[in-house]
Amino acid sequence: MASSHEERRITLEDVAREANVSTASVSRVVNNKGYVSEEVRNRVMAALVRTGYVINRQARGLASGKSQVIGLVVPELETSYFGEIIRGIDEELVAVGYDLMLYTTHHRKQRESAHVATLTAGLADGLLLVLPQDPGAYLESFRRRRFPYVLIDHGGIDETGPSVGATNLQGALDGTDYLIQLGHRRIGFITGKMHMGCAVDRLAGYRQALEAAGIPYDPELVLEGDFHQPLGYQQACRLLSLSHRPTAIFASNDAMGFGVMEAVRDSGLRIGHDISILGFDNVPAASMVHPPLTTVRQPLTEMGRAATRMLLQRIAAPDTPVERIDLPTELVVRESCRMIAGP
Amino acid sequence: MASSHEERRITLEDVAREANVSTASVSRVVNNKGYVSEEVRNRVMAALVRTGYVINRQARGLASGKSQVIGLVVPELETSYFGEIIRGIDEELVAVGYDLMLYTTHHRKQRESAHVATLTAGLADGLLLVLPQDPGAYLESFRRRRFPYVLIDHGGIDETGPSVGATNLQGALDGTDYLIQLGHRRIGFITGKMHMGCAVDRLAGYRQALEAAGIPYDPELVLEGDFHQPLGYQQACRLLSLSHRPTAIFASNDAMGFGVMEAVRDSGLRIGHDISILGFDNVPAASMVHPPLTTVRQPLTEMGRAATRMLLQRIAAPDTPVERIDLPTELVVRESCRMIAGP
DNA sequence: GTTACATCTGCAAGCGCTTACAGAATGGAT
DNA sequence: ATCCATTCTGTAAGCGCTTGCAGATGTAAC
Repeated sequence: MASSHEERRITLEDVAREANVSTASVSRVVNNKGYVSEEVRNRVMAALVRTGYVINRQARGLASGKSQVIGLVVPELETSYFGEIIRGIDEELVAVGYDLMLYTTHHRKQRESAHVATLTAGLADGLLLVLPQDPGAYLESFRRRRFPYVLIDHGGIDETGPSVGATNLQGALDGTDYLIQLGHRRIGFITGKMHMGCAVDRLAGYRQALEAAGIPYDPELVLEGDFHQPLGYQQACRLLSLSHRPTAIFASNDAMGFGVMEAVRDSGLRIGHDISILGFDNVPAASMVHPPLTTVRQPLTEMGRAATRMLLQRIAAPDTPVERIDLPTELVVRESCRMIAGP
Repeated sequence: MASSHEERRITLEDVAREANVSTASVSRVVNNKGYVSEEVRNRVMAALVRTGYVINRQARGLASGKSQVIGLVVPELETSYFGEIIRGIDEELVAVGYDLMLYTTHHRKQRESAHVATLTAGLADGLLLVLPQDPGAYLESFRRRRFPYVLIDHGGIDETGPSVGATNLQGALDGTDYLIQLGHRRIGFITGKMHMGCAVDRLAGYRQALEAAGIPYDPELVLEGDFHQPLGYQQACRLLSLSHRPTAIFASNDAMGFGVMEAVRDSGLRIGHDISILGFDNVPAASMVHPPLTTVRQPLTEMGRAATRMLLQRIAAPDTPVERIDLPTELVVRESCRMIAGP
């Protein structure tokens, strides 16, 4: 037995009737656009309050062609990496009254494309793509339809679209350089997933720093990782078992850095004293582990903010010239790296 | 100069024309409901593919009164706590083709209410509220309008609505009991924000365990925290400086537990050996710190999943009897707690 | 008193879809 | 041959909003 008081939705028409004006006028008041006399405005305002009207965004979206929603496509949410980016996005969006539609692809390309399709078909006014996996599939279509989008941490995948990233190469260069300053000459390096631009850039930074310091590149010291802790642990074990083992290990992200710490500890060596460890990202946990992990900070929240501002700008004016921003990384010195012990 | 090839959206009508049928038939094929002959179905399918039609969700939502969107309101995204819950939600939602609208309140009640208002006015078919701050403001209205919702980690705030939580009391009881088994009698306790139900429950669990073991409750050992690391650190310092200091400290969540670890280390004591430390939540970082933190796991992903299933059920049948589920917590023994050292 | 212009208001036509409803066609059962 | 049930298809009326347009009014300039 349904309750007798099934409340009907309050529509613009109800408000119009209540205020004794047309729906057009109510709409003008609600959106604060177009000519409305002081008198009518007051009557409508009162009616709005009295009826408790709440706009139906779907209807407005359909009628106006603008949804005030932006879509966000991320590969996952497990790491705080994404949480921090989203925080930046959210901060900007709230300020302008946009809403956020969240899609997680779990690294499956097909889902990425499917999500992108519905989103761009009227659901969202613009798209933010974090770490896109398969952008080729739709970027061309965006451009053709002039659909606003911005890539975050694109990693050089799309060379022509608007994007926000970090100075991964410079960050890795700075980090490696720091280790060199501390006297290290044999520096192990664990890469990220090499199909991702940021992983490639970080490796490049490492190599450039070595080269600049005149240290020969030793392929034995560079192992491929996947940005996850377990593989960081394994690869660190391999590095530690080298006959001429490294005195420092640079992990391409913090998660793998934690794996390295574990491996070093398991092998009976002291972190910092015997082996220096450097991470990348500066996730919150980096300051919680012991010893606190020295790392290269990536300004994730700022990246989210910058990308959102860029997107909003492009929604307002789709012909804004394409911008590509790389925000600066920053070395965060903690306690996992030390001057190399005497020879 | 706008490009000359501004592509127009493909609508149902375009497909209908292409397939030489009415829009009604196309709609029936697209939604796979109602009678359609094999022949028409094939023609439409072909036209669908040929035109590259993508449905406009706004229009469908407006026409059908169902948006296939569920709204998620969370206080923040900084901690992985929320990421894990969202993961569970996402898993369930993908399976049924629903989309997720994400709202972050940043702990501001007013924003919570505002978001809730738009969401329930046609934008979403149902709402998931995580750690709601001010549910009184709208729960009554939901019930009146029979709008589907489910609370996650409600903490006893809404005693009558559908909800999913964890056995916080039992978890804290188990944790405390474990410490008692290890021989600890003076157990410090740092609470969460006491206006939150889960914080209250955890404290209650602590007290019950003491009582059951016949250990008198010492208010000196119980300090109020806020679920964040810095205050965890401070309160731990206070506990450590007590004339008769505790041999174990139970922090109401892992973040504060990390603060406690820091404080213990700073005071020159050894974690585990001199002071046992117990956390709550089992966030990923708990296994990364050193020594790995013993903690009470909260099944966050499962909670997200359970809540979503419950919500979908209520959307399908709003009169489903109200369910209230508390998923079991589980003690995760690592290395931060040890048998008490000899007297 | 015209004219020109800005201000105001309502009418009504959509936006792209769903879904009664009605009518047509088909196939038994009688 | 008649009837009914079932399957199929199209017509058209919305869903709740925005917005172009036209008409009405007010005001300043001539």
